[in-house]
Amino acid sequence: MAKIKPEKNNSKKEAITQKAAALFKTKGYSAASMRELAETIGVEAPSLYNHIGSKSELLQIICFKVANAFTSQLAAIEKNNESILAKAENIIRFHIVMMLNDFDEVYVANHEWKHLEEPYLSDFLNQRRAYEKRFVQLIEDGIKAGELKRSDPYVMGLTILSAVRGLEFWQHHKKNISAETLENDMVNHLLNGIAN
Amino acid sequence: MAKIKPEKNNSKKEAITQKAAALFKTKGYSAASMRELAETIGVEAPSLYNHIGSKSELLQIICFKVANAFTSQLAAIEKNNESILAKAENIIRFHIVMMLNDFDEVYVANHEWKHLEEPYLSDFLNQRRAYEKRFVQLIEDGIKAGELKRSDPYVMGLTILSAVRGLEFWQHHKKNISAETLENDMVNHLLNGIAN
DNA sequence: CCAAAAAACTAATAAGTGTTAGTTTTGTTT
DNA sequence: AAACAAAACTAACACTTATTAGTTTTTTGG
Repeated sequence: MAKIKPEKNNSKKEAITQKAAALFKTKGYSAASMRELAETIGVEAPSLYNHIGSKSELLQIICFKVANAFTSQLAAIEKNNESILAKAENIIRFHIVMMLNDFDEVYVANHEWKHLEEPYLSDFLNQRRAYEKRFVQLIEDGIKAGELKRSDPYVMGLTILSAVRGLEFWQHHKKNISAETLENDMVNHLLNGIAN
Repeated sequence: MAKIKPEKNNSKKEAITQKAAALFKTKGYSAASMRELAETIGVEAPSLYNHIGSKSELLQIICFKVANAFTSQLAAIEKNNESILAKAENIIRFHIVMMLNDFDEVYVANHEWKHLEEPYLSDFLNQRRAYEKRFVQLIEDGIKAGELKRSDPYVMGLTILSAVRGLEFWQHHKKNISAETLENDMVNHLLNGIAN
């Protein structure tokens, strides 16, 4: 019978997780059924349980894969010996790249995390809050160093994070605008504004 | 027995819709059950159907109430005889005000629209696309008029819309930062940047 | 205060949910 | 080719879902 193809992945679990991310993205976690997920893979629903523990485990894997990617990248950037402005730019660019390359997973982590079960839900939110805090701290340092304008650092930080998060709307318009233009123009907008 | 209170609203249907918005926001549309909604109102689930047509009708009402509010406000601003920079600022401020005043409904319209049934789904998306287009057009005009920097107008427009959309993250931090500070700092950031 | 309308209730239905048990098929190793 | 492990299958269970039908209670208006 039909067999789950590992494609470019090494394990079948990863293949399932990837399909799950795509399905959770389009239908939402709650509205996505295991039978539907199985069908996209070419298998009956119970067969999935030879490879995964539960539906919610799939969500956990997706959410924490994304969260860990952002957290570890932030740590790497923090260690660099660059100006704070350069660090902020690097972070923004990383968000953009992640959104373009791992869209399904990032989208699910951003939209469906609320369906995580405890204690994963709390862990996820703590990790995200910590990320925001470190990013805001970076901006605060930038203000003290005179690299950034004097304004509420929280507003600045969250505005930037919100803006890059909104890149999910771009999936449709991808063709019209190159990733490079998008990246450069957005970074420039968020750092230098648009008013003449 | 318990009675559905119209509270400040005139009709009971509006009271139900408002509670539904709050529930859909916290649990998500699919995961929110009619029994749960009924409980928050103090009534049995089937009783709701004396006032509403279906669960999905509630979602329609919420989504289009929000969409129409934004669309009509945009039309009003377009008619004004102001500079384009002032118009853009007004639009940003309106988004911020809507987010602070009608948080539940705006949140649901932004997050749960995908569960709309046809033809409402298509209608909603068309309306939103039209809104974006008109906003981007405004920015394009601003560039031609020399009021705004020369950059991709689509990137500028969507960056702004994404940033204000992200105000939903602020619900938690409301206490620490006044709405006025938030509004002014965000407008300033999006128009003038943050780099020194 | 009684009749009509509005809105609550209980009971039930048909469909769909994630998941388990038990069995058969497939793939691999000796 | 025989044996063993991996992974598919079918059947089923225990719940939950939105919604309808039919009935009783509550509210309204003359």
